[in-house]
Amino acid sequence: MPGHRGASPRLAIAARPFLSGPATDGARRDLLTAQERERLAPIASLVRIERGAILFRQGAEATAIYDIAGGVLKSVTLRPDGTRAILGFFFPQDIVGLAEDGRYVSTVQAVSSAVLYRMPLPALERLLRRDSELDHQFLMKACHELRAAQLHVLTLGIARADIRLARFLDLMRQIQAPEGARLAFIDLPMSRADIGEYLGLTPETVSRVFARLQRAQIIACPDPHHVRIVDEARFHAIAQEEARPRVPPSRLSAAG
Amino acid sequence: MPGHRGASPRLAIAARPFLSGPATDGARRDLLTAQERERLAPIASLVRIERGAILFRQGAEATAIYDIAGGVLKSVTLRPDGTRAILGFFFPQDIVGLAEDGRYVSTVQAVSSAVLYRMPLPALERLLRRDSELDHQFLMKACHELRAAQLHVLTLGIARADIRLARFLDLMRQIQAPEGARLAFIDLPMSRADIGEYLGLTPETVSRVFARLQRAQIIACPDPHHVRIVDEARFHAIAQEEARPRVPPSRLSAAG
DNA sequence: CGGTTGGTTGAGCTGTATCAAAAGATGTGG
DNA sequence: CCACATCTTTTGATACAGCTCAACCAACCG
Repeated sequence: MPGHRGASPRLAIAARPFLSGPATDGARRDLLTAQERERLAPIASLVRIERGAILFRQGAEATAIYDIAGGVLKSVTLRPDGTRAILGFFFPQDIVGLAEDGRYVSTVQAVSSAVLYRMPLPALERLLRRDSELDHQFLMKACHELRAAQLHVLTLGIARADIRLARFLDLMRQIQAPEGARLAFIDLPMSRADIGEYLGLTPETVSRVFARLQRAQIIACPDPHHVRIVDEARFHAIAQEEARPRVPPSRLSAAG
Repeated sequence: MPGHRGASPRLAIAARPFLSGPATDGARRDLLTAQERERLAPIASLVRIERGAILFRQGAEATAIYDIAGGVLKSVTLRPDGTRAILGFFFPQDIVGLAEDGRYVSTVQAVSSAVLYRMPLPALERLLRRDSELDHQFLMKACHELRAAQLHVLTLGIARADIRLARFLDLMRQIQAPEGARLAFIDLPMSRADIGEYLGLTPETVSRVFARLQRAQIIACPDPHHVRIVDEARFHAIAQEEARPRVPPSRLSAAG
């Protein structure tokens, strides 16, 4: 998912948690270096949107791409039946505005009030045509989202709610941690309903799992938007679920 | 994912997915034209693998990309807990071998015996450097997979097994249909277990849902690998779940 | 302040996983 | 071509996890 920054030498789109600010650490992990941002500055204008506001809608003509300066956004898509699913969350230094056939592929909405740099498409295209390095960075972004969506699939493929939630928390932690550090504190700017829509669970279940993990002394939640990992070992065990033996190991053989 | 290293397919160097998405319309999948295949022919060699054989493993150094001439393959990935998930199925004219940091991102295994064109990476890269049109096609492939993964997420975000399965069948149908045509017959070369691993269900549940849909006269399964859509309207209603009409587990009276 | 939104908690229901086993396919060597 | 061994699919019984419906609480806001 877009927010995920597992850190990659070449790909890593945005390694900027909303905690610290410097763009210097792990320069190669950033989608855009400070220098690259400078090159974009001339065509960018600052926009601010309020919590809950929609930046653009799925299917609308793509007119601009946005670089998040501050705040958190979410990518929402409507299912045929009208229910919604959240495809991912975006944090500062992420770029949103993925389009296909000139139309945005999903709706992007502000989870918290946010500030973004707006880069109109025509100008951006002109710029990228002359700056292949920048161009390459934007391509990397798309590839990163592919990988993120695949990881999302892996999480949703597991039925158990506690595993899904633990993985989600782990993901949020990685996004917020600079350089793969293991922070114990996690910010959750989004609502329980948002988490549920991301994980394919109801808000009630999300809430219950939070309560369960808290009772088990695995995490602590001073308030709904802050989590502390208390028992790292057990937390990790759930997220990775080494638990019960399911599939007999040797199965990846066969002819050939 | 922990320790996940993002990266980039070294192919596709020149395009800008953010700006001009795939020029594909509607259901058209990104394929190579006959002409493009001709240009690839000089560096391609034919390979055949047996059912169940592994083409390459996740994490292994990427040495080639494959264009499927015949047969069906699946993309499998291991979860931290050892269980497997299927990310997708590949059919003739699909291209497999997506790499990241020079390593394959998932294991690809033959669902049925298959024949492929093997294109060694070094040669392919040389070729793409000179042929920007081909290069573009390969980029489209990556974008296509991103979109497919997002659709997969949408399906997995719904709990109900019958909806998941109906959507899967619909997907298979679209893949097998030449031009967005609505075929009533669907081939399912993969096993119930494969379907389950793709949908996040157990094989038993997959089987039960097949049985249920069959009893309800919505589909017909002459054998486990062939499905016919009998009641298109109700089938579609389930796949899109416009309403809440669930198919009762058993006892379906009223034919039609 | 009451109204609203988001979060938590409870009771009951339903559907899926699980365990178990039989029936059907598939492939092999005799 | 058959018989056997293996794998796949199906079916059954049961337990349990998550959904639904609903009430309640806390924080926020006009």
